Amino acid sequence: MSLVHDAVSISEAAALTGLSTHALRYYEREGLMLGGVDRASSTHRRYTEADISWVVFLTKLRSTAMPIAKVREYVDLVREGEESTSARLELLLAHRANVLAQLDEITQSLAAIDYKIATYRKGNS
Amino acid sequence: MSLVHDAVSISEAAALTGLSTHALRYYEREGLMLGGVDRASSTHRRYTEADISWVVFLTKLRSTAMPIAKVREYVDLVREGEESTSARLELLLAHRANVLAQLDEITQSLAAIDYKIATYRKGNS
DNA sequence: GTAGAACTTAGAGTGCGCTCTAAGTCAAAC
DNA sequence: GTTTGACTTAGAGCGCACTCTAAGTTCTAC
Repeated sequence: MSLVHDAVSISEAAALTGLSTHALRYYEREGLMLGGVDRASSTHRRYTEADISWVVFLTKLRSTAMPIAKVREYVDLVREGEESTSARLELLLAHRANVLAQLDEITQSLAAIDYKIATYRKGNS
Repeated sequence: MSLVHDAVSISEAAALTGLSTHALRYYEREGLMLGGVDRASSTHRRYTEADISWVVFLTKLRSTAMPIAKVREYVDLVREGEESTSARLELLLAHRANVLAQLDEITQSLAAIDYKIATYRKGNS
């Protein structure tokens, strides 16, 4: 706990987001942190609640296989403010289609794996 | 079409499996092809129907994020024959659990993305 | 039989997303 | 005020899964 309400160290941010401290610095270097991270009272990073929420959302994009470069594109749009809302919507809708395709492919592969599992259970080959 | 029924060239195999010819040679080098691929009447590879089906199944494992090393483990068990059936079943069941976890994570991320999409549609931030 | 396309090998190169290192600075506890 | 551990930077290194290159061989069509 620090004097600044809810601003946490990089290792606490790592624990909260599931990323490594290395990855958090990497994301910042790559320009994914909107306004950059505060350095309250020192050179040390202090992550606010908003920073954490933001990183958590980024991990949702990443866990659905959005490449870092595309994430940065999205972040740049957010930085542009109100006027980019429709562009952001478009980007997320396009990504949504990718995610549905992923779910479909994985589900089909799962069916093939389940089929194989069933053959092993029946003792056939 | 060749004299040998259903044995196709590497580029045809690539077209049939969705892999590149480079990837097909790579898989063979990595020992993923069970008995190796025939070289009927030349140094050129000839993929049988069974080879193609096998590669297709491997792509199911790969598309569900099984690392090549784990795929090789599975292939090695298949090579051992009957006696490894229960080990193969175990491996596939463990992988199945990973796949379900993936589906779960992606589905949750999709929900977060859909939520964001909804806020853009409502014109809120 | 010859041109051109497709194939062969071994091995180097690539892109991605971190991950680690080194050398140093800062903070918290005692 | 000193130790201990967390933090800082810039930049190198890594693991994965291909992907590409080069130099040469073979197949197919004419």
